[in-house]
Amino acid sequence: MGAGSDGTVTVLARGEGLAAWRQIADGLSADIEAGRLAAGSQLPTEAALAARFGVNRHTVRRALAALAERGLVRATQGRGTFVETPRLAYPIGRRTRFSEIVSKAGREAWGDLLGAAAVPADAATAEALAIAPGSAMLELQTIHRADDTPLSTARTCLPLPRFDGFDRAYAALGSLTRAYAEFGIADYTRLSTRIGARPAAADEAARLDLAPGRVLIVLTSVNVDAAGVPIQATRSLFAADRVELVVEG
Amino acid sequence: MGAGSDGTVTVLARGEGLAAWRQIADGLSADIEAGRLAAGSQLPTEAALAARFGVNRHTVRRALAALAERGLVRATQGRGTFVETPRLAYPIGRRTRFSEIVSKAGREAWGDLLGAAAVPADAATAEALAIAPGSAMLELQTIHRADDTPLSTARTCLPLPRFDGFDRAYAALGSLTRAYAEFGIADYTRLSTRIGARPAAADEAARLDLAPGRVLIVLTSVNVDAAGVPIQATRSLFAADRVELVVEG
DNA sequence: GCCTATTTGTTCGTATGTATC
DNA sequence: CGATACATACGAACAAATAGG
Repeated sequence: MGAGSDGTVTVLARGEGLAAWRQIADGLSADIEAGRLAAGSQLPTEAALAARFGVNRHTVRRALAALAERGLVRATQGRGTFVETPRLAYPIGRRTRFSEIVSKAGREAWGDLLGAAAVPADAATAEALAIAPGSAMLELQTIHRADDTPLSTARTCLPLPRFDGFDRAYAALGSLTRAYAEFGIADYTRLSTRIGARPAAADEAARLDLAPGRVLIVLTSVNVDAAGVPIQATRSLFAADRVELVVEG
Repeated sequence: MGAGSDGTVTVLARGEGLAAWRQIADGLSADIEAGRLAAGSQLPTEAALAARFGVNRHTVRRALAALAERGLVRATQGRGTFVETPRLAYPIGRRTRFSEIVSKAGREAWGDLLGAAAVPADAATAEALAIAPGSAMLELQTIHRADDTPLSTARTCLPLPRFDGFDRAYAALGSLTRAYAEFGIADYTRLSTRIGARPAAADEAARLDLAPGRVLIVLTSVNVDAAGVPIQATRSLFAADRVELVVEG
């Protein structure tokens, strides 16, 4: 659609059943996907875009709203509208390691422990972990970032006599894989995975630095050790704007 | 936890470190999972629950918020709070057949053809199908229901000289598997799968009989025939309120 | 169309117990 | 020990959406 910062007016097809805002959105979206508008860069102001396309600023706003809904751009009052970084491809399968995935994408990974507590197991988690309902388990709240951008937050439950002190190991090492190594578990695999999606609650949005109501991908999974014994039940919440799951064949 | 519509007060354990709202949430959640509160049925009003448990309405609201966050109930202002129907578990893996999945869940499956057209392949789809960009492909718009409730809508692209007339076969048979059989393809497998999520646009919401802005799971996949040749590239949009994807091990 | 009753959603204020510094 | 912060719980009132007449 061209850079068009030289005062030229990009002509739209008017009166042919294609709404102006949709043409503008499609054009900008193509610019983003083709890399003509770089990730992280600032879009021209709404006023500038309105001038370029010869439309009212309201029409530009409608187009930008459509892009924001698709997660392509993010607008901040007083600052401007910026191109979102492309979604990180997050492979899920029998062997998934957050730290490996992110570093392979050339970003730095870190998991922060938000909180940990010993709690009685609810029915669903108890069944997943193959323990008696009500028996003790360790519940961890974590958040996972790539280059300081939060990608996901998770609630992880581990059976308790076995993993007493796991929270301290995790807090120090910042990675499940490394914390498991401290407990003598060199390898573990994913037993089951379920995927859903829903809007973020206010507190979840705050944790992930998202606008409230933005979409979360909910990934519920159970991991087992080499002997097939369940060692963790996790519910991860991914910011759908920043992550795309890839199922390994 | 008992039906308790007879004016009796269900006693909670107070002052023992277990928050009242959590006890209420756990009790209702158990009632739902045990079927004592049927899917689709209306919960007692907040005021009634507050009376039953002998707590303030705020405490009940806190418990209901926890259930809503887990997707167990949905509250609508002015109507009431209702038990959500469980989401259909939709397995994805190398061999996924919509018709088989739904009938196994005891529901009747049907796919309707909304439209079909021969179009030149865009760059992304051409790469997925391993054909030259711009060469002809058949684009199908379909919608998939279980017991008349729309679960997903899909855009499926097939390479064209090979699958000329596929749209008529699909319209008559209502199933990809059966239509492929007409073209001599007895077996096919999934090559790649990517999963994202975003709010539904107005037209997508209308097709799926959803409120606009409700969440969609976007599943992009490529299927290959027994020889490993790509035979279809599909982008499916699932109503996240009605479906949960299950990754097969 | 209007009106009313019902029900959830939101926002004040107040008080109490429980950690933590 | 006090001071502080936080979660929990209660009370009252009003706003907003829905359903039925």
